Amino acid sequence: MRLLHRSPLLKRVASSGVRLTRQRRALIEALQGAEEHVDAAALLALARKRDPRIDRATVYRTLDVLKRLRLIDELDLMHMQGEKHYFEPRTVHDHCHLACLRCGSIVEYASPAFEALKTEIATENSFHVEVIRLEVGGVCKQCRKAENARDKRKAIVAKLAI
Amino acid sequence: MRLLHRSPLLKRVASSGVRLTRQRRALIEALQGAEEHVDAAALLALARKRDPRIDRATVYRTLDVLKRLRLIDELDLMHMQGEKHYFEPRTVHDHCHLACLRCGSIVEYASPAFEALKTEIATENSFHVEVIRLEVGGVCKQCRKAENARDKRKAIVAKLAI
DNA sequence: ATTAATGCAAAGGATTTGCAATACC
DNA sequence: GGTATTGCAAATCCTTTGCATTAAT
Repeated sequence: MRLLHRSPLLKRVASSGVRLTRQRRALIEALQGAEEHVDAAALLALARKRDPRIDRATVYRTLDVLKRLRLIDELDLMHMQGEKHYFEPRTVHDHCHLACLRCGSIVEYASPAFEALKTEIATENSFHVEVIRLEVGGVCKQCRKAENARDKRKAIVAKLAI
Repeated sequence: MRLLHRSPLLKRVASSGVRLTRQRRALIEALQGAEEHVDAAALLALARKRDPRIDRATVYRTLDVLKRLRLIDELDLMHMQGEKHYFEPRTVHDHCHLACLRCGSIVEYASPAFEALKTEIATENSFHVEVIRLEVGGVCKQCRKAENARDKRKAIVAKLAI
């Protein structure tokens, strides 16, 4: 996540017309400083480390503002834990999220093919794309390795048991 | 939606090991007969037309079973109305959903490029894809036309006002 | 006959809202 | 100073759960 280019939000919010309040500052900085994708509750906790006087409602309202300004993206990450939504600052290039249904890890993946598909979708359907979200659920490299190893052990045991 | 190939669910459920109850039958038939994407509440309403004695809890439990059997896909449709989830029987080819943020219409779009991207994602990341969801929010053809027409009218009025 | 599946009613979790108080520009 | 924004608390929406009962295989 940290590897993808993300532009600083504060100035863009400031120049957007909405007021840059103490709370919004803390929330935006918390969002940009986050090591992983955060949901509303997690973001609130992070922001409160910077400024304790923030209410839950403000989090949702701020996320809504940022969404409308197209400065953040909203994700579901295949609803791996409950029905939360996750957020991240927008990146220069759209990317997809690979959510491992075994271990819960998230891998971000950007490719020219994705950008090309986006263009194709727009032209083929005369559709003006504002937001695009590609989420994938499956089994990550590490978990596949682990499962393969386990299967192999089982096969050997089975063979010995004959 | 009706144009994409979808396979009949009933037999596949029957042969899966789970019990094919009166309620599940009604829910599955309702889901397959639906003219558009349905959320849990809408599905319940449709199913009750076939058999009134179905409870909300059964809807959620059945959707969960169908999901786990990989017979249906879950969508968010960019959360256009609340936080509902929408469902549809799985199709042979994965497809994306273009949700118009103006009029709420949904267009389904399948393309070889999408299938190719799916393969690329899997190989490039050594990731085993189980579910994939590509959702797009924006402005549909009709709404773009309408907006263009409106803009043009405005431009003419502005010119006259000089 | 077993045991999965259901209905009911209540709980749960995430998000939203009304309104008076506050603080940004 | 005027108005957007906030905190608080209650409400709303969607979904899940415990448990006694029913029905599929």
